[in-house]
Formats: sequence, C-alpha cells, structure tokens
Amino acid sequence: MTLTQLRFIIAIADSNLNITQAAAKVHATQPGLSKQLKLLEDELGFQLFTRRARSVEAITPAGEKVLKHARIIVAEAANIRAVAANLRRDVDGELLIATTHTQARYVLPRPLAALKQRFPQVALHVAPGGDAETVARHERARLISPSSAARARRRRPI
Amino acid sequence: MTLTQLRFIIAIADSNLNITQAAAKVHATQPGLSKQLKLLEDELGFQLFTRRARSVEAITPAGEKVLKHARIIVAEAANIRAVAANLRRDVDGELLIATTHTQARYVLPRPLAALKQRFPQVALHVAPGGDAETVARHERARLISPSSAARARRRRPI
DNA sequence: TAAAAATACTCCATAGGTATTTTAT
DNA sequence: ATAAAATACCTATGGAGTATTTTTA
Repeated sequence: MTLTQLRFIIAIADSNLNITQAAAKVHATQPGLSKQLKLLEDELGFQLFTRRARSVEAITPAGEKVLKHARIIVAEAANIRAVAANLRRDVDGELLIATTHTQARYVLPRPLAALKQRFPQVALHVAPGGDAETVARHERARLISPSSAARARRRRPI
Repeated sequence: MTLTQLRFIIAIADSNLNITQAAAKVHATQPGLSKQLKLLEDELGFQLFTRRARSVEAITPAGEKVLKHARIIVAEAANIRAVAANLRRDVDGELLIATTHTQARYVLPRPLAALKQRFPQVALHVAPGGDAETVARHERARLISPSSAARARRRRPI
C-alpha cells in the first residue's frame, strides 16, 4: 500500500469509475493506474471495484470502506505539505475579508495581526460594509492570485 | 513522502530519538532510516529533528506537527489493513447456532462474546429450542453466503 | 469503429542493504 | 572503547512509461 495507490483509487472513484479519466486527473497514465489498482487489490486480498468485461462497474462495499480511510490519509498528507509550505513561507496571494464594521473593529484585529506575522506574503484586505455590499465584493474577488496559481501549477503534483 | 518514511519518523520519535533502536523496531537498518529521514526532510524543506553532532537531539516544533499528521496516516493505513484482514477471514456472513436452552444460557455466552468481538461483521443468531426444531432450522440455513464463498475461491493462498 | 481496461515489455529511479567513516562519550 | 549517525556504494525491485491486445457498445 502506497500513498500513490490511495491517490489513484480516490481519483478513480471520483471520475465516474473511468480509469482513463482518473489517470488524466492525477497526471499519470491509464496502464499505470490499472497496474497500481491491481497491485493494491492483490495486497489487500479483495477487489475494490467490480469489473464488467473491460470496464469498471462499481465500488465494492469493502472498497467504500477503504476509500473512506484513503481520503483521510491523503488529506493528512496534504496537511503535512501545507505545514511545510507554511514554514517555507511559501504562501502568498490575497485574502479579502468582507465583513461588518463591528467584526472588523472588535474581533478581527488580533487574529489578523497574527496572520500577518505568519504569512507576510499574503496581501490582506479587510472591507467593512453592509450585507449587500459584502456579497458584491465577494463575487468580484479573486481569492487566488494569478502568480500563486502559476506557482501551484509549476509545483510537483502530490 | 511515503508511508514508510512516516512509519520511520514515528519509530524514531517513539524510541528516545535513537535511530538505531527505531530501526530495530521497524525491522530495518539504521542507514535505511537515516537516509529516508534525510530524504523526507529534504522534500519538506526543514528538519524534523535537531541533531547534535552524531546524534538526534530533539524534535523540532515543525516535526511535532508533522508527527501528529503522520500518526493519523499510519493509523488509518492500519485500519485499511484491518478491513482487509477481516474480509480475508470471511467475517461477513451469518452464523446460526441452533442449540438447547441449557447450552445457550450457560455455555455459549462467553465464547460468543469473544467471537462477536473478533468478527463484528458476522450476524450471529442463537436459536434455543428442542431437538426437532433445531434440526429443521439447520436444514433451512445457509451457513456461508454465496458472495463470501465466491470471494474465498477467488482468493490466492497466503 | 470507438473507447476503455488489461497485458507485455522496457528502462530508470530508488529503496534498502553492507561496509565504512566520523564523532562524542 | 563504545555507541551512534552519517556517508559511500551496490543491487534488486518495481514504478511508470509506450505499445499492443482484448472486449464491449
């Protein structure tokens, strides 16, 4: 069992049980996923997905259980990478907080100071305002800057 | 980042920061652990443990965070293997025990509790009754479900 | 035919081992 | 002198790719 195998079966489950499609999603090849799936099934001793001729038909009950755990594992692995990214101060972008005047004045200042301290690269915007105004702002907002999106793409896949 | 690396750093943290000792615990070699630790630290971009000359001194704060997630991951991986182990023992299915009242009351409870503990997926039915009734029940019963029998046939030997 | 999974094969990376070196008790 | 980690080096495994085959719709 490897993290990669778990990522793969999650991708398959999340791609309408289409391995080819799942392979694209995780930037790998269809034979690669087929093989790893088979290896994992061999190791566990049962099928995660039922097959109908040359296609994946459904997730087995056991497969569902495994997938639950797999999702947690992959999420936690992402958390570890997030810890690492934070430490490397490899976090930038913009954060727009549109909120009421009361929150802005009495609640937010302290946590925001901490945030600013920890992620100096994040441009922080606080926009006090009323409800309608607030929603409108959010609708216009780009929460992830083009530069950080570009960097994310450049980065190695999980 | 691999499951093995996470297992290794947990072993180190749980062995008084003694890599040699940790290696024994996970049935691997000291250089193996040293290397994987280094690789993981390189990938994450920071040290998980501080070193003092040729010995491991302490866990870094970042290391503590990583270890928290790592423990969850390893535990969940163990859960997946537990699911597999249970399935391989064919724990799904039904067990019908038709027996006399005396057995049901005085002999069976303890072993059945143990069984229930070990194979929670087994639906357990105890049917106290007289002799004729008992035989009739057994004749109607399917002790092994078709699905689990099929799986057993498909399985490769240990 | 088209589309999808499985299989065959090939190659390169690397996991993990042994042997050795370095360093602090 | 001991014990521990790091380093160097080597080998076998296997991960992931390309090409191909099989199978159904």
